[in-house]
Amino acid sequence: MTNAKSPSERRAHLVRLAGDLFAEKGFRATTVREIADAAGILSGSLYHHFDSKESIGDEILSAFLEDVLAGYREAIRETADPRTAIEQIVRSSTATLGRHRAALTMLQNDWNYFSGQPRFAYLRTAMKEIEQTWIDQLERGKQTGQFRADLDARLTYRLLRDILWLPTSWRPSATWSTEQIVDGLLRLLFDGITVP
Amino acid sequence: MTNAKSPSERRAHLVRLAGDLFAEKGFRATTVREIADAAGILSGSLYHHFDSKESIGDEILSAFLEDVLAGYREAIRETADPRTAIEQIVRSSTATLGRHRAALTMLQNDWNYFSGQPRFAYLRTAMKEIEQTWIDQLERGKQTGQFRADLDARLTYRLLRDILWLPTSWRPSATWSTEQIVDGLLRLLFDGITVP
Amino acid sequence: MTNAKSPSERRAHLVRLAGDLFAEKGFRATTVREIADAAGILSGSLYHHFDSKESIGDEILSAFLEDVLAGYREAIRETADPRTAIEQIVRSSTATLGRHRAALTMLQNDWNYFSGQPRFAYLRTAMKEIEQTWIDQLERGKQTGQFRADLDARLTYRLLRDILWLPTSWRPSATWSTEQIVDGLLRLLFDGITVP
Amino acid sequence: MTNAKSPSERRAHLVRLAGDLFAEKGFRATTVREIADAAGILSGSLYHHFDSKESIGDEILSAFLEDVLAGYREAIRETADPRTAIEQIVRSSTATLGRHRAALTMLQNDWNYFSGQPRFAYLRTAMKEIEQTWIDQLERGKQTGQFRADLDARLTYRLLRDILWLPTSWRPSATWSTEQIVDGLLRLLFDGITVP
DNA sequence: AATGAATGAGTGTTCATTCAT
DNA sequence: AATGAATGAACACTCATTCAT
Repeated sequence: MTNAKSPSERRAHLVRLAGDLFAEKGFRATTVREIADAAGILSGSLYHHFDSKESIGDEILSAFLEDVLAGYREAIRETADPRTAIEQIVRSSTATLGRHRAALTMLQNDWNYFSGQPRFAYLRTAMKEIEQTWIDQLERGKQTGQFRADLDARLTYRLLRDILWLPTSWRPSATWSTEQIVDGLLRLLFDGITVP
Repeated sequence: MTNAKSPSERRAHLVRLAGDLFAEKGFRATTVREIADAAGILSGSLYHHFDSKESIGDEILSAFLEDVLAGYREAIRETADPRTAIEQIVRSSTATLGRHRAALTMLQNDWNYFSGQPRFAYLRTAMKEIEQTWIDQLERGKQTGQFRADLDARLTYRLLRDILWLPTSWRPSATWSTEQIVDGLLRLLFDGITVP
Repeated sequence: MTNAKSPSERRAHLVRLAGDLFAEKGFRATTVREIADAAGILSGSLYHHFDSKESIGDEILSAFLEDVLAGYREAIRETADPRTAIEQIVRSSTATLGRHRAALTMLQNDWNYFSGQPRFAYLRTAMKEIEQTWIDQLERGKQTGQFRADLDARLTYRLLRDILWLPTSWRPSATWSTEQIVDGLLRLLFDGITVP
Repeated sequence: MTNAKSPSERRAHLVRLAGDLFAEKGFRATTVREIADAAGILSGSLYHHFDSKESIGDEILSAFLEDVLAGYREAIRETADPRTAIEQIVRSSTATLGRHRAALTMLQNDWNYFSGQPRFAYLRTAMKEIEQTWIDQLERGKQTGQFRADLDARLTYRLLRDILWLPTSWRPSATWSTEQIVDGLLRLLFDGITVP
């Protein structure tokens, strides 16, 4: 009668519903009642599947960061050329971010909230690895003579990172395809806007 | 011991205190009790000076945007050269953003919240003017041959804007002076990271 | 010990409790905490059943007016004789008002508050229908020669209406039965106090 | 420079302003801030003239009841004829009520609030005297054969009293003059609406 | 006679969470 | 797996009142 799904499928479905709402209005601004409404159940019933709202957030966020880091690690493992590595990082980020739109907006809207809690300590850890990867590649590029010698790697990273995390940018639209966005970004990053 | 201040000074002081808290933890995440605590008064007493929490936010946000727009308008009024105009915009933004750190984090954390309310309609208006200014200058630069002809002005703006609005970047630190940050950014913007 | 009731019974019970308090001290003067106390729960728990204090008032008031208007409509549908119609209106009002004591005091104490809100616009609408019904019957009685020709229908209605809405009068007491009250009122209305 | 008024004039002016607001929105629903605003001063400054909001209400209410009772006493002192006495009571009430519109609405909206407080005990006392006066005259009229013998004096009073206290009725309008209202009421009271 | 700042108790409301059924 | 009812702490806000200046 009811199309019986496996328990974990039901659970995954709820996480996805919650993620959509988190993406739309932020983690804190989304109430468990809204999540439950979207699922067609009562708010209390959610606690049969999760022991807290934060545990839903945890699930979304940790899956996202594992995915991101996997992309970064693969990018630097596959190639010795820093320019190619950075290009690969950017391209892998595009794909990853497209898959985890909810996680991204959650981090942007409520970074302070999450990063302050012990439970989400892995957020800071992951961000450090991401930063270090960028700095490493930028420094190596300076040594190979591919990147400008006067580049401050850390400063450049800070200036660049957020461009990568703009959720709107990463949603292919009627105006720009994903490819166009990535190419535009890489062109900007490597060559700037000035005619040489 | 009580240093008598002018009537409006007290009010301005409270706005500053509130702004610091908003910057630190977001507008919504900051309670009026926390603001009152910071001022050493009771929460209800705040309403002697403001008629709502939102009106404090309004004061901070509108002051910020007026300041930003003034900088943009002056930048394009003073010069006909698009490259110089953009450089001027970036430099004025640096100064403005340094003066309005609270407003910036408020917008980043709670953009959805504010932009959805009629009271804050001016936020969207201002953002449109900012976007248009960037696109205008980028297009003009393409026509003068200063910028690459294949530049998608709108896409480039979207990619660039947020780099300008990173509050962390704009706080001069022990590591980087404001000058260094601006120069690094302009270098990146105009020339990219690659050795020509 | 807990007598299991149907879901909506609980809700109806709360409405009744709230109505008693509203009748006793007025709608505005009654706090949601008092209602909750009367129900033996916490104030916040009321919001599981209602989405606002006003929605409780709405429920009470609209039920009352529907009942009143039903009585009026039936009275004028059943009879063509204006004197009988008015007598029927008075008798039906007696019954209705006895069933809705809370609504009546709410309207008397907080008419200004309610009638000013769009949500309660139906209050004014209903009052207009009530007034029109009275005026119609009084005018018809003048034409049939049953009522004095010099009667100002509108003025008479205004003078009469509130006599019908006195909650104290409509509570049968040790002193007077409901029948006595209605008869007294009708006698007064039709014949005055003077010996003919 | 400033047109200096006597202290008591200023005070009386404030009482009048407050009374207007009380009449418009009820005693409890009117805030001291609103009174102060109407007077062009700050709310705290009112406490230079009155020691509480209730003391303003007290002033208005006690003046009203003294006036009402004076009218009643004079009416029964001047004449031995109960019908004339009642007519005189009604006529004097009209005048009095016109002069104390604020007091009347205050009593109607917030009777429960006032009558429950020891400070306003005189309200109940005065109402008792009013009731007794009506009953006395009605009984005497029955004995003289002027009023119907089957009249329940107490019930009739209850049914009549509120008709006298309708503030809207007592404000002469474009539609009805004060005279018309009084005459209409007396006609209704003595003769009813039926053609003899 | 008035200001400007503050108090403190209270208001309606929200929301993550719990739990017996 | 879900319901329906409730909790309890917090929230933004109100308002009569006080008081030093």
